[in-house]
Amino acid sequence: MATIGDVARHAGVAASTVSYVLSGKRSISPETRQRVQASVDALGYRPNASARALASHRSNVLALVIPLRAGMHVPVMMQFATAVVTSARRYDHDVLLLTADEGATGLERVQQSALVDAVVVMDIELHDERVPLLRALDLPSILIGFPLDAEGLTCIDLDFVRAAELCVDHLAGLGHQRIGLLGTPSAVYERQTGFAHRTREGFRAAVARHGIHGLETPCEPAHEAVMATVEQLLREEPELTGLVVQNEPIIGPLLDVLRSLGRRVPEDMSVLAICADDVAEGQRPRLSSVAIPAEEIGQQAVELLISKLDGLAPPAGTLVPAVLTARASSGPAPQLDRSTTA
Amino acid sequence: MATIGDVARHAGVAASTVSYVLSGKRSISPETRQRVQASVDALGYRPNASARALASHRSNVLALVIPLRAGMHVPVMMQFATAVVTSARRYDHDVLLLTADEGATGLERVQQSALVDAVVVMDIELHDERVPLLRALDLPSILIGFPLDAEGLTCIDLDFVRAAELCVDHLAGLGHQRIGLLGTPSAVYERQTGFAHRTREGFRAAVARHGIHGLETPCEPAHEAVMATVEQLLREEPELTGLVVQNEPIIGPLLDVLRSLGRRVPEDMSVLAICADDVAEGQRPRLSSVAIPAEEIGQQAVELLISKLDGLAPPAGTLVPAVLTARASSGPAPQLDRSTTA
DNA sequence: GTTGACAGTCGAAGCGCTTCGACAATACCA
DNA sequence: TGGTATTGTCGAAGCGCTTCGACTGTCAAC
Repeated sequence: MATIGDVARHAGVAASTVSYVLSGKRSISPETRQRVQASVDALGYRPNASARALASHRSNVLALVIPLRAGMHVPVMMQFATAVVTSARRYDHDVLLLTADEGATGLERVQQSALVDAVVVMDIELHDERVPLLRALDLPSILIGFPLDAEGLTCIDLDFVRAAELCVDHLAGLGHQRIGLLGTPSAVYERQTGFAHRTREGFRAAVARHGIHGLETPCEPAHEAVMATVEQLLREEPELTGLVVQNEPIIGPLLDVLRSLGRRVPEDMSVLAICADDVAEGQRPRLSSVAIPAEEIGQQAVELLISKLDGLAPPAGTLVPAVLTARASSGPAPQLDRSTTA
Repeated sequence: MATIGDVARHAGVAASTVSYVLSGKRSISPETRQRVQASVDALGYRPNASARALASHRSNVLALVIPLRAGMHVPVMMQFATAVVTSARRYDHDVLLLTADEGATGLERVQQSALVDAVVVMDIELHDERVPLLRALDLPSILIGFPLDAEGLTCIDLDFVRAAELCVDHLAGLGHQRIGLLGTPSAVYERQTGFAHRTREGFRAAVARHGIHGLETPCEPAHEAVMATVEQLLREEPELTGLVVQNEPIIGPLLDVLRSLGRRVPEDMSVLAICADDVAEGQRPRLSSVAIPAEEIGQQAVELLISKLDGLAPPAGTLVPAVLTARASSGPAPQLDRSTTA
């Protein structure tokens, strides 16, 4: 493997000159630059990452902490992860994978051994144990998700409060009076995961504002659980005509269940999902939805982190605006028999 | 951040002695060892990863190439990835995430920059473009999956041929005469992904051996596609009584479709799945299945890799034995009306 | 009582890079 | 025309660690 010294010799310059050609940190004459570049190409030179990191105090590696916790929907996480890796590469960084079960320890470890320059943390809880550590740790970080107290931290996430509000507004606008929020598995609420809580908040606030009736329930990702939950919802509120779903894996089962209960979508029941666009598009009928722009969020997360590494002070909190796309699964509230005969 | 020099000074020894205490590569007197250890603890010393890597030519980082290709089932991949990360940590290694779309380039890059010591590659095709590179690249590697020509490479995977055979044997043993293989999305076959091909091979061989009738079809992961595919299968072979499924995301929809077609499982139709055990357990009825032991495979992959790094020559190919667990979804072949009235 | 062998420790070299200060050589201004 | 910037390059130091050879004692063996 060629070293910077080999390149220097080949080009007839000093090693430092090669370094400056590569980094662009000092001006180099065009002739020299070209000669060096030619030598780099000829020798297939690639700087040694460790040596570079040792000398420059920069490893050009980001850590990504991914959650492996009960109730989280894996494909969405992977979308985040992929976006992070892809974006990192654009800024010439690599990504080290940390599982959440190494927890706070893992963060300390990679920081103290200078393995990584910065860290992206996913799946933030309202009272996340990693938050105080992150504040203390002198390791640039970005959280995908907001803890309750985000003081001193940089966070980004979809505006889930607004997402829920948009759904409720949409349904209320269509005349629905009784709607339900079919949420994540209860484990996710119990952990006080930020996005689930905020969605619920937004739902409650919007329902109250519209003066309509809103039910909420968690839901486990199994066909039977969906059936049971929907039946329970309809028992509590037989005149339910709208459903907001924040739970990707149950979307398919939910539509089946409604079908088997003889409730047509959207004629008898409007369904709105908070999920990735392709998932919404893939259902029959195509679901009206608020998209979870995983790619955009992952990308922005990396950009924020890179700007931090460049010594800038990016905004502490970034809420990606929620956007509702009306498709085929939501329509005007049905005229209930009761209301016409009453 | 404390350096090895700080520790040495604190303990009153040479830096090299500290190094030897930490690595155990030379014998150290118990007193010295303890004194050094105490200093390490007192100062909270953690070796600098770059310096260590530079001096020792070992980064203690493995690369994991994960596929993000059409038709792959994400949760299973994540299980592999998690197992790899967790196992790697047990051997004091970290894991760098490479997306498959950086392809061969990415492998070359991390090797030439000495970022990683070895690499785990997932989602291997029969004629994988990375295989020749891997052979040439002087970078210890392990493939999860077998290319057609595995010469010179170390591979591990579930024995999918045997998995399919077990399924067919099981159904044939129950008297089924006409069975189908509901496979992965066609993109996976078109790429000639190893596991899908080998399952098909095993299915064909076993069906021939038993002298029974076997149909095969790919299937896309959408409710309608499942419906269409099953209908097509039943049109071609109305007396189909057994189904082998290798396609996790369609399992739920498949059971729905069979229900809606009035085919009871297992009375009218036996269903066998090749999928993770928890998925099989989570269905109603609980599915008879051949498990995909992602955790075990990921772990073994790391162990093989570590042994390679230790200069050993592990077996070139490891086939993890397939195990069939009979649950509630498979039963004796129904006596068809035709056969009783004929 | 000498000789080896071995355990335990040290110092120095070196891994491959970045970066700082120095130094020509050239350009620019009055 | 001299003095001051500016540009382009070099050499050396140093990042924090591992590892090699060398050195000093001890102890067993003869």
